[in-house]
Amino acid sequence: MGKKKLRAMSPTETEILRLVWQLKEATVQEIREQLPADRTLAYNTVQTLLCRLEQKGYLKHRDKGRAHVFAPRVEPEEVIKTTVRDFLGRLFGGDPKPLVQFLAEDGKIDEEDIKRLRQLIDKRKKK
Amino acid sequence: MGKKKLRAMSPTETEILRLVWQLKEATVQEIREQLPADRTLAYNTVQTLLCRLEQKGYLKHRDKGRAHVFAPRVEPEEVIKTTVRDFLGRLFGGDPKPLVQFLAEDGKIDEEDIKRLRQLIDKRKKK
DNA sequence: CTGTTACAACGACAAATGTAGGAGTAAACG
DNA sequence: CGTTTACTCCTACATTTGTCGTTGTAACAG
Repeated sequence: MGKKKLRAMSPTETEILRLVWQLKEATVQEIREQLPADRTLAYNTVQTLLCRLEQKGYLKHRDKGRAHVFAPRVEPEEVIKTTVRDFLGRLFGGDPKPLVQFLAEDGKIDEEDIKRLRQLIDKRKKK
Repeated sequence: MGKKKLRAMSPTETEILRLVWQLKEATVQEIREQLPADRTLAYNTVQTLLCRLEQKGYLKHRDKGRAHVFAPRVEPEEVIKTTVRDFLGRLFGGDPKPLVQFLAEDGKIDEEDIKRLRQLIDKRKKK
């Protein structure tokens, strides 16, 4: 399987890639529209970002009429794994506990989440 | 209280700041020694990073003999909060659930953690 | 057909980032 | 003392990043 070595993404590129995942596939315009209200980027800026993402291997595109339709070339899971690990390494020396704890303290995790977590873990143990 | 607007840190700077927190205070050398084995940076490189962190307001330093001793000027919690939020925003559009789920699936969270989480949450609710 | 739109292609550019060399200097060694 | 050490300070520099402007062109409105 593809153990392809992808060049690292910049923060803004990450932001854009996420939107492409969300839309499955998208043109420059569509990405622009999908940007959060407090985040404006010129058409050209988005275009540049998408191109760079393609050069780095995260996206591919096909033509549809005069427009380019960009689509992911990598699974979110794949990218998320390395990105999160990287993040964990930098900010917490690789130990996830402080992160989880922070999420809980910050009210980002609720009972629901915990229930689902327990299930996940149980399932993992069974296997 | 200090709602000081700190300039953003680069990834490598984050890495270094974490080490300073860990050591409470440290000289360039001490930071270098604290670097993971697979991560070598020249003395000067570490120095530059520490200086930039100081310029950005994350560190201060005092002199001890001929050496500079750097120390944090910000609480980890403070920085972690904004950094995690930022990260969450970029990679998950701000929704922490996928992150938690990933951590669980990736085996980063175990029963212990869940127990502690539940306690945390219960406590939060009581308040 | 002609002016107006939408896009892509290409180029540009300042700032941030990662990484380090070299000069200068005070302290420690012999 | 003269030399080696151990640091700091200043400088540098190739890349990457964030952000666009300009130009050319195909499609569409009239």
